[in-house]
Amino acid sequence: MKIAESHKEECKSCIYSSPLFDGLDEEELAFLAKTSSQGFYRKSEVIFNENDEILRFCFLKLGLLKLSKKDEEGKCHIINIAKPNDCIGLLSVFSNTHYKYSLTALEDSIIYYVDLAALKHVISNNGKFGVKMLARISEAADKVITTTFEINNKNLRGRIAYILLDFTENIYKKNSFECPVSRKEMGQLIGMTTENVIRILSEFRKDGIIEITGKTVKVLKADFLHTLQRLA
Amino acid sequence: MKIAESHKEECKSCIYSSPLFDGLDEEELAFLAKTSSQGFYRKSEVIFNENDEILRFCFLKLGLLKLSKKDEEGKCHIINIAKPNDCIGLLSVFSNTHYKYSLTALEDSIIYYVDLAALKHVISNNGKFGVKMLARISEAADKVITTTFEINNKNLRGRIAYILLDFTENIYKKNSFECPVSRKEMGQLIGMTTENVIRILSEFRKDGIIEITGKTVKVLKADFLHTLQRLA
DNA sequence: CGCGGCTTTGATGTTCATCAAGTAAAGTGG
DNA sequence: CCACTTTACTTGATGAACATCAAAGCCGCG
Repeated sequence: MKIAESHKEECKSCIYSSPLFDGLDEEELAFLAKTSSQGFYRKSEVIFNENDEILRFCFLKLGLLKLSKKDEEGKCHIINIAKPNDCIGLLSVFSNTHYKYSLTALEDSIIYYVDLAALKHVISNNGKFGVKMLARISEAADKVITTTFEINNKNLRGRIAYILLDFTENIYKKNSFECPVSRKEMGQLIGMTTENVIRILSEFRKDGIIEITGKTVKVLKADFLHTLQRLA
Repeated sequence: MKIAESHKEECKSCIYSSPLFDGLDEEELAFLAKTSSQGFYRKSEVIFNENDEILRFCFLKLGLLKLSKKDEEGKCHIINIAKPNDCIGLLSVFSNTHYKYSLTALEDSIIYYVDLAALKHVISNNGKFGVKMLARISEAADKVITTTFEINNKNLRGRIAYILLDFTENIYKKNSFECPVSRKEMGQLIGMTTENVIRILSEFRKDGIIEITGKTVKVLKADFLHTLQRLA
């Protein structure tokens, strides 16, 4: 795992350098660092499962994650995708003893763990930092609520357009990317069947809107996707 | 407005008595009380609108509210219903300068306002209180995410069953209640057309599962609704 | 080499939105 | 207070969008 190895040395100082911990003094950082650790996960490895006990607060340094949840019938739904510095790991951390969601790596990823009790202790003694955390958690929640809302109001073509644009514009910031999710996962993410994901991707390919080569997806007509997304 | 009048005198002390402000000392409470105010809203009055500037933090003392949002086509969707002590007003308050949702009274309601800057100031100086606020916001966000998730995974009959059970079991805690939402609003809340809300309510009525008399809804066979809700 | 999961395409069926049309209720202005 | 207008409610008929089912090729993995 190349990525992980190359980061191993600098990792001791990661807590010190992360923007998440801006505003903490030396002593506070050292206190958190004492209880912190890191994990390296390969694509498709599970970081935590729904109903696991919450002992640590985790955040993503490098990679890509999916936050998912099973419905009553056991069918999996992807709630959101998290990229580095998204504070998706914050959801339900402060209000529950057990996770309500599962977290899985979509790409090789590096996760930082901080003991939750230690974090709470630091916040207790540093209210300004608490206000920042409030902003972070608020942002993470808004992101989940907003994307769910937007996806729900679109038809199938609009949903595929939305997710393709999300990958090119927000996640990878280039019009060609290695698709981190299978067709099945894409369906779980935007609430449609695998079959229809495939059908519509093929349609887009035939219409020259995208190009697919193995796992690589290239968006040729972003404007078109924007239009589709809007009126769907 | 009877309810409001009867509460007017005791309201000065409301900040002191609300569980939301547990753990604050006299001085802090007095500081917040200085910038706080209250509002009385009749059914269907707007508390704030999407895109309004966020200047105050608000919470519901008495009544019932709906949190809603317009989609690209201007169609309204209800994100959640808030009852007293739900901290729905917390969403996006700490991460945005403008509201992402609208808040409207479903019943005559009493709202407390606290100046947001003052609240942040108190949190800055009292981290323990900050941790409590983190729990509250986390809970509010989880509630929205969870209910949206659950509603999305049901068919129309299951959705109606879900919302009827939510009213009887969580909101009013009795099997007969004055329905606070119109058929149209019910549709906006659970993502279906007004026509289908009516059709399925009629069906439930004909099947003897519920009884409808004007605005009053009475659940006769809760077990049946539970079953419907599950396998839908 | 063979098994299971992922992918693809086509045919079929169901669920639900839309359209239409009419009644009841509630708010508005003279 | 009554005519008028608008908004809410209700039922039925139609069609479109989407899920489900089926079947076959593909790829990676033990």
